[in-house]
Amino acid sequence: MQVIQFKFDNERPIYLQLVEQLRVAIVSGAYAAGSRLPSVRELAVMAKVNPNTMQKALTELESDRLIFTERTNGKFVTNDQRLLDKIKTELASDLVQKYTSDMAKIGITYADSIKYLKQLGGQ
Amino acid sequence: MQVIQFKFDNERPIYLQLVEQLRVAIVSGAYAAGSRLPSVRELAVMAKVNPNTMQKALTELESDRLIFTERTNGKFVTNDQRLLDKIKTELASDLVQKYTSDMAKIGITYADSIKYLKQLGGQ
Amino acid sequence: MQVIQFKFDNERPIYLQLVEQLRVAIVSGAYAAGSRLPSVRELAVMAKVNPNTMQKALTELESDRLIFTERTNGKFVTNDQRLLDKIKTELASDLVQKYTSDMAKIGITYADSIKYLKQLGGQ
Amino acid sequence: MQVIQFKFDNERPIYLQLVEQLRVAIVSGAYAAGSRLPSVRELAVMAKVNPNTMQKALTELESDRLIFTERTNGKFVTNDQRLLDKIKTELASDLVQKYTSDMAKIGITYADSIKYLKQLGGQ
DNA sequence: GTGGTCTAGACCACT
DNA sequence: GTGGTCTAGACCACG
Repeated sequence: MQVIQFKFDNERPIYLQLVEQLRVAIVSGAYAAGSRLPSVRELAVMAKVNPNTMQKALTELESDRLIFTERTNGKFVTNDQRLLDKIKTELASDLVQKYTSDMAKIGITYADSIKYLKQLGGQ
Repeated sequence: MQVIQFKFDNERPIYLQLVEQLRVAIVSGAYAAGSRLPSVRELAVMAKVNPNTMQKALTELESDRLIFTERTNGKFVTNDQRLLDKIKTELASDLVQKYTSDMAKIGITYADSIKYLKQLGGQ
Repeated sequence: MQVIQFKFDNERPIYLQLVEQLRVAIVSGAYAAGSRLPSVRELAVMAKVNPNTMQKALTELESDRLIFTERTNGKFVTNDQRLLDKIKTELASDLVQKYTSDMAKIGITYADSIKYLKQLGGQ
Repeated sequence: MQVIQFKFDNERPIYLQLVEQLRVAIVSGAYAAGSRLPSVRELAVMAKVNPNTMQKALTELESDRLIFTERTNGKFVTNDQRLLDKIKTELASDLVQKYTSDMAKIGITYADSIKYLKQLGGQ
């Protein structure tokens, strides 16, 4: 069973942070396409949250079709690779936005933010 | 007087978060090189923190030479453009680290993180 | 032997629900006019109810003349086609009432409920 | 405050039945477009369910955009008349399906189900 | 064992 | 007062 380290801040609802972190785990392949997730109760223990809170997060992911449920059997990561790629691109887009936005805040243009990435990232 | 929006989370000491946000304000030019900062009390009001907390943050910035104090006259942003550039580069480096690290978490390589930046940032 | 799927809710007496579902089976021709019904015990097994409960339902149908008993031989569906048609019309009337009533609940007039039936039913 | 009579069976989750009945109330205009709904707590009292259960139902309706929330002010029916019409047509379609399906069960064709509606509905 | 539902009760931020 | 979140604990169906 793939164990994940969950971390939370007190700013936003825990269940939303669970959604985000689970989404990353799925998109990154830590929970592979088609594989069975740990049970709701196990995930709740890992994250040190109430099972209901974890359930709420998983319901969100299911409404996005990222996971699906087999009754009495467990929850599984989708097999829809196109969906996984789509979500991955969305997450990447969010990170790019955050990066360019934060760079802009310290007065670095988009063009320069590319230069910095090429220079500093090579360390 | 240049007004800044301060925001905090409850995870880390407030004064450290003040240091970070003031550093960004200085490096970005919101508080220009050589200009006079608002008074400690004014800054404390802006940030809705105790003046002592703001004082501690400013002391921290002063020990980095980012600001200096003129007795009875106030605190000023450094005129040392090389220092400002150095700090700016450090901050940029942190953001690059964060960006590549987050991209890696969702399974995107350094090389691809450059491609994404070029593609998505151009939107 | 014609097998029927019985389904119950816990709101109303089981025997009444049996009556309804058997009446439908007869009127629809699933149990044809003049044909022999499965034995009470067989019907009870199908419906997963106590034979006494099934017996009570059949007595009800018999008082409506929809079925009749041949001593030692079993129970048979009536041959009275006019009666079958009458019951069928009654059931149809109930369904019409339910349909128009439900449509009214969502704010659709009788006239419009006809239009909807013509439009949507043609799908 | 518009009071609604809620009724439940034990077959399906209460929150889903709440969703259905609230949807009908909205589409029918019992809760008019743009109007404020009773508070979650009031609705919970009306339906004799736990506030959390009502909250869950309302969350479903909100994800369908049928209602929206104004923080600290309450929940409101959407103003999107096109959406309301769309949902209304969906509900009508379901009722048509149910009607024709039930009529078919008692051996009445689609064409005859129209005749019955015209004859019997005129009562 | 699995997921799903429901209740009771608490606490929060916001106005 | 409003909606929203979270926990604890219980019970259910399913296999």
